[in-house]
Amino acid sequence: MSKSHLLKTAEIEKISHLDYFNIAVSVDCVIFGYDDKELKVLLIKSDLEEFEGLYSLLGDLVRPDEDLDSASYRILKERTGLDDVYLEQVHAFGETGRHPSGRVITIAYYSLIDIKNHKLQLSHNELHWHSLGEIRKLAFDHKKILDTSLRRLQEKVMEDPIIFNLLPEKFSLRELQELYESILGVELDRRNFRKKISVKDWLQDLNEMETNLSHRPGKLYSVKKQYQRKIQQA
Amino acid sequence: MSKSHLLKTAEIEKISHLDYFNIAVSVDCVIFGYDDKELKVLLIKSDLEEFEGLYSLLGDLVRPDEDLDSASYRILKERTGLDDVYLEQVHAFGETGRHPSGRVITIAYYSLIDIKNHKLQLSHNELHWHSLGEIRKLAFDHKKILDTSLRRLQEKVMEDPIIFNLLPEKFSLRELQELYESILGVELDRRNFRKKISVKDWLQDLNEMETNLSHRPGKLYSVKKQYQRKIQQA
DNA sequence: TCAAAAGTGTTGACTTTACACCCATGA
DNA sequence: TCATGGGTGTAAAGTCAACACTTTTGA
Repeated sequence: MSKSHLLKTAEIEKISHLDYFNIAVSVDCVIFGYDDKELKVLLIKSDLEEFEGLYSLLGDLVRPDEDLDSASYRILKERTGLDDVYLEQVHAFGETGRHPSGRVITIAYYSLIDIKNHKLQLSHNELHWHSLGEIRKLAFDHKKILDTSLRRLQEKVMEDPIIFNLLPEKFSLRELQELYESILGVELDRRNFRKKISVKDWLQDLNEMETNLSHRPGKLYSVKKQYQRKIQQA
Repeated sequence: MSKSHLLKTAEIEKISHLDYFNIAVSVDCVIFGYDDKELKVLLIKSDLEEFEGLYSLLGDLVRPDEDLDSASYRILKERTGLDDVYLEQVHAFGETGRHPSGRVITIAYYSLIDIKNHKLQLSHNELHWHSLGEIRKLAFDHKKILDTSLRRLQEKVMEDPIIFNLLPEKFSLRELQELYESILGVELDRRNFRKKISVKDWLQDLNEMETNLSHRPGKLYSVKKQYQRKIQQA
């Protein structure tokens, strides 16, 4: 292969079990959730000794007969039981040294799910929600993957109505604003925020109010039907 | 693997020559150039019979011991002789059916090069510059890759000083504006364009003028030194 | 009646757009 | 002197940021 060329049928057959296939492909999911006024990410304890005590993202090898997108859906389904989730590809991470056991290229996805309304089976396997602010170090290059994914989420969140995947069906403007603040890491002015959101016309006024509060209740909204589809194509 | 888990050393060994490595990884480069007031892309005639007569992007399999970024540099170097180029990863394309000969996941990069000032060795291998407007169909899913890459370039080009990689060292504001127009596919107002560019403070006034024109010559500029680094990290 | 958060408009600063005339050059 | 594009400013519209008071509720 000193003179490179495109992959041809004949070549595929020649090299089928040679070096070029000694690269494994995995998918890693940055699963974001929002609870207790904090943005969280779902992590599992790493089972590699090299990363003893560290957490890692949820990932798995891609099967030879499944699309990348399908692989990320499968991981989400297996890990959280959820199959109606927002998922978006972020980046491919493929440095030679990134996996201690061999050459593994990973395609990172991020996902947005509503922690509260879907009761996850997190008990078995050491799967837990971690506040973003508290994460210092992760196994593999997963901290870098997490940082890249968060940046992508920040870029996207004012453009497209994807944030609602992190909230229950009904929410108040205050809850929505607090969520934006957690994601963007800034404080927003209430009046300006409401104006900005109202211009986007994403929200359906439910004519309902919050209940069980020790102060004046706010109106409840949901995202309009046409923006509810969670599954989006790459 | 009915219950998924992370890759462990033991597992890597177990499955080493099994199905999980029957996925090949390639890199495809969308090499943009600018000439004759048109945005172009470097394509090669596909050598697969399935794609008889179609062109495809430049790509190659990733070697087990090279980073993804290095693979894309290698392809560019081998194909164009250039080793000081701007390259950015765009997206991973991995649908099961995308390659007729087997499972190949590809990581797409786009690259910006100055057609005029680097004389490429394009004679051998059927490598040619194609105007973007004229490309209807490409081999594999390369049309989709091209479209995605162009969209990314469009998003990036007003934010960061990367456009200068497409121009010779010295250029006039008119040339720069025409290039922006080709990339964005819109017409720009001359006065407003100049204001916008001047605010960004990317340009060095060379105190030189265009020559050999049949009309009033414009001033020549170059990009400021601090924005000249072409190689950027992911 | 108090505490807590809901709800709501205006002003000034800044940014963006639209638009037209004179100038320098070579043919 | 003509054709071609170079170079420049202003006004109006729109967007963004800062900011304070009244209302509703439960305790």
